Amino acid sequence: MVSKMKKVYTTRQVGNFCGVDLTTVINWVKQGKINAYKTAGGHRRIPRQDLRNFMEEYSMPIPDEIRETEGLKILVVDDDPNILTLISNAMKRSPKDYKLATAADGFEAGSKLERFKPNLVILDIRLPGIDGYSIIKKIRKEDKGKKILAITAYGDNETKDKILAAGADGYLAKPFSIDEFIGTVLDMSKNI
Amino acid sequence: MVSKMKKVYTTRQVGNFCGVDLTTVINWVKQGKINAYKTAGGHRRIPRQDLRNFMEEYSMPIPDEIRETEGLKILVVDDDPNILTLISNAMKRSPKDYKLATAADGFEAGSKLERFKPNLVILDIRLPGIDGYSIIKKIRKEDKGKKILAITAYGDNETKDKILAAGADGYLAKPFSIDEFIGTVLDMSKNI
DNA sequence: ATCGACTAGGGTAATTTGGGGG
DNA sequence: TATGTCCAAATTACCCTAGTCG
Repeated sequence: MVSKMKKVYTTRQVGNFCGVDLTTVINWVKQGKINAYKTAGGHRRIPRQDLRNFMEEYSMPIPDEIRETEGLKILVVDDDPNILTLISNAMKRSPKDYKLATAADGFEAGSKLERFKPNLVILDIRLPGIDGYSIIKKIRKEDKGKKILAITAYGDNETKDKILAAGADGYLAKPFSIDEFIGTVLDMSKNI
Repeated sequence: MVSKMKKVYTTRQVGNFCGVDLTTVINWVKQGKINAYKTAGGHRRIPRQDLRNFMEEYSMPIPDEIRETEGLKILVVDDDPNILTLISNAMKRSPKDYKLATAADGFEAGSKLERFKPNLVILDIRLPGIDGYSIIKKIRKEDKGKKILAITAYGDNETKDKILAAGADGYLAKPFSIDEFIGTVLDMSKNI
């Protein structure tokens, strides 16, 4: 079933969402703060994803209409089958409806990120042959709305700082309990 | 072969792509801003290439569906900048029209494979942290139409066999000449 | 019979510019 | 003062509707 939801918005609609006048939205566009394109007649159009990125960046409350309402979609990037089963078992106990996909290496991670379009990415920061930090940065650069939860075997402060600096929304240090995990996931996905 | 047919769009479809009403699209056509032809019954049809030109001219975001070209699209997966420049220089001497994208690690490879949708993938079989054979297998499993050219530093028979067994359409052992490279690429892309 | 593109027109809304108040 | 935002006015791009036709 194809959603009939509107994909692009006019300046006035964006103004209403943000609580400002439409001319102010035009200024934001001119200053490059929010991405937009123009119709052949010169009217501005703001794609929903760009609006979302903008509102996310400026910490505005995001109305349901703007948010993709396809529900929680989790992509787990890890090559440890124990972690994968642990997570899928844990999520069965979660009260939220969700969809789950997994990726065992960098190639799959990049591929499924595009195909599955998750809104929560859980990734092991130290996968063999993968630079987890750079993946976080790349995801964050593309999409400010995606939540990123990093899993690390090392709970030291330096690692934590690097994770957050790269753009992750949170982290879990191994080993962690199922309750901890569910709590963190629910917390991160509460706006999804 | 799953090659896409040349496609044309109706005014409503173009309107959806551009975020405007179909009557506005009709106005654009009347003003000559976008090229279209009419059916015998007077209905407007906009060929994909014309739509593309129009959207490019007005800096509109172009959806994948319209961006897809029928020409040669090459994705080079390698982290060695020398190889990358060598390949892009070599392709400049190629008689064929083509588009080129590069990926330096597994994550980018997976991501660009989905976004760029190449019909020829050239990949270094021994990238650090990447199992080239498994990538070949995954590409082949998803899409039997894509051509895969493996590049290897080891020209021994065992390596060659493994490459072909994984599903690649050919290989080149380093070092290779530009002429060799062009010849191989042209041979592989002759049906594209 | 249904679906979708067409025309024509009046109504709505986005544009630019300039100016005022916080 | 400098800045970001709002407001007003004129212009025009765009939307919507009804009825026709493919």
